[in-house]
Amino acid sequence: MKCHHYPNQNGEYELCVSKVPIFNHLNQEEMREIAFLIQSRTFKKGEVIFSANSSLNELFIIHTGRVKIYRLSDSGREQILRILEAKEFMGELTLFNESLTQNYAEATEKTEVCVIQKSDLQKLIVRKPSIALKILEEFSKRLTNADQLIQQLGSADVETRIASVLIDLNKKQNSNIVTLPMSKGDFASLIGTTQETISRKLSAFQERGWIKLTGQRVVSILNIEKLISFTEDTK
Amino acid sequence: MKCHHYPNQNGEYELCVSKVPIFNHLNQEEMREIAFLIQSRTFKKGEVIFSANSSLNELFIIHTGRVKIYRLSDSGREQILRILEAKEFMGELTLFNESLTQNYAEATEKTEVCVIQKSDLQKLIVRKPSIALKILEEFSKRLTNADQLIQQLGSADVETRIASVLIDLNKKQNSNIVTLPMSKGDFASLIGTTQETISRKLSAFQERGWIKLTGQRVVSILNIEKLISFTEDTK
DNA sequence: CGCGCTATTGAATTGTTTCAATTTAGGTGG
DNA sequence: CCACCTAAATTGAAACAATTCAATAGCGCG
Repeated sequence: MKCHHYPNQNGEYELCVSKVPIFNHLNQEEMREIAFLIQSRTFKKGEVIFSANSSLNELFIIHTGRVKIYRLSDSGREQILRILEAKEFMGELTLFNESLTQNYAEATEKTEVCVIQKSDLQKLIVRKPSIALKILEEFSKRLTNADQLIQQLGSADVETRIASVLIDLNKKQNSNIVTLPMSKGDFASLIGTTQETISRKLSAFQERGWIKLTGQRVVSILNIEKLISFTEDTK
Repeated sequence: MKCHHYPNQNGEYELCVSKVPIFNHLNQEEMREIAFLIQSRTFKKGEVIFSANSSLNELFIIHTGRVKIYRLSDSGREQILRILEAKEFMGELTLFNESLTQNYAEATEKTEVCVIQKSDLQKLIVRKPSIALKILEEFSKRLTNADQLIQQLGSADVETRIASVLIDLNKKQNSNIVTLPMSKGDFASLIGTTQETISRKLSAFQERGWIKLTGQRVVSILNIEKLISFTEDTK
């Protein structure tokens, strides 16, 4: 893990602050001030950023890269809760909840994060309540996503869950050639199934001519309508 | 649905405001002011408070009773996301998210709610940012609960999920005689299984001597340690 | 006290997992 | 830039957990 303080010599210090939604609505002066409270850290693919049972004293904001947030069950099974990308933050739950986190965070690719101390952020929020509103917005979005995942895990079969993810990615990436933001193994962990089942179901979609698999993470969507109507079928 | 405005003749108007976490930290004067913005409504068991695809213009705070928040899949299957009880609120997601809600809310018993207009609440938050912090706390708790449910649904078998709920209730109600806060059917919908399976698994626990079923919603926990170690088993 | 909703139980069926054996992809280093 | 090597993905077959549908039993509300 590399680590350095903002600001650095070439004025890069505003990178995080000026780009992330929770701060970028502030004025120049305010952002400059926050930049001094921020540290930068870099994690390699596979490095753990924080673990369960730790009391986090900092909020991490992703600058570049990707992080998976997951839990481990007693049996050792990993359940991914969400994948975070640039501009999103993590470590927030212990900000408003005293307790220890139960989550793990691991970089799934080279990832640069900006770190701000919990105590510094708390002081900032008091002075600039608009920051709290931005966090509320993000929480709101996450809760909606979590609710959707709960619905999928609780009441859709694996094939439907996979189709739903493809449809979401198709919409989000606005392209028929979709790149999975994670390995198939992580994909499996996210939707509560196994790598093997994912493989089988994707092959089945391919055989039906709805998709075409290219490489490990690329899926060409040939017939989005079929995929959609599949998720809507009463089964 | 009954409906009346606060304040009523016998000074009951502060009931909701003075008790719920999002307002009760304010001073008397402020609470009195808020009380004038609040309406009371009563729902019978089974009544729908709001439905998917509606743009909610209000926040509902539960005064008495219980509400299930759920989604319906295209196939008509109901997935409960959470059960709300006194002092909790609902309709919050459209406060910070423009879009339509995808959730349903239904009273599972006679329920009294306090209603505040979204626009009124937004004005209040600007004047009293501490309200936003209370909402953040609640969101944080909900996100943690949602994460836990995701983990359970995604990586634990049904028996383990049921045992976990019993353990949680035992802790929350602080008694070995636990009352389910919902019907077994709703219990099934919450943990993503069927009534029949719940029945079978509870019977199995009873046969092993870990619990004793009394009536429809009462479970005596005879051996909490066995239940706990069961959830921790590598299976 | 009776009716209706809620829960139970049985048996067949299905979807998914598991474990093991291969195959493939794609990053790394020469 | 190619060959290699490892991590990732695929495929098969057996085993299993949970669902479904249907029929019965029982609680508890009015």
